[in-house]
Amino acid sequence: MGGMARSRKILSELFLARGTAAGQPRRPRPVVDKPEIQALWDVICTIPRGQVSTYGTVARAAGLPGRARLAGFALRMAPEDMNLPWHRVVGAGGRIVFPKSSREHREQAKRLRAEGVVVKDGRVDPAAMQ
DNA sequence: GTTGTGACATTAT
DNA sequence: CATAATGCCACAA
Repeated sequence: MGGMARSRKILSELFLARGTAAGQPRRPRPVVDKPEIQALWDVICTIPRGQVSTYGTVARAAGLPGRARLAGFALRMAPEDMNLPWHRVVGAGGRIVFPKSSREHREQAKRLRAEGVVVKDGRVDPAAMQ
């Protein structure tokens, strides 16, 4: 099973049961049902090991040009169990967006280095960014 | 309804 | 290099 199909399967297991039951009051649609979020997650799934992409690039690849913030939102909303390669998404110019001393920043740098990406001073080597 | 915030980007200064 | 202005828009309050 490919990454995309796997993510969809996991998502359906996690969220489909959460949908509005018949006769129940309307509630906001889970983000997983929103095609934009799905598209973003799918794109992120395809970023290969040892490579990074940016929020803006991910958004464009998902057919959502100019919506980098939504890529960040999609990552924030992604369930842990989905195991998205979140660390492969960085800000414009290869900058790790988390505050320098934050746990997330250290974790992202650690994960990237673990797959061979050079990270120096909160920036990934441009060579890793297509 | 409005406002503020945010895992952002781009362009201009 | 930095900072500001602008676009973007989902969400919470």
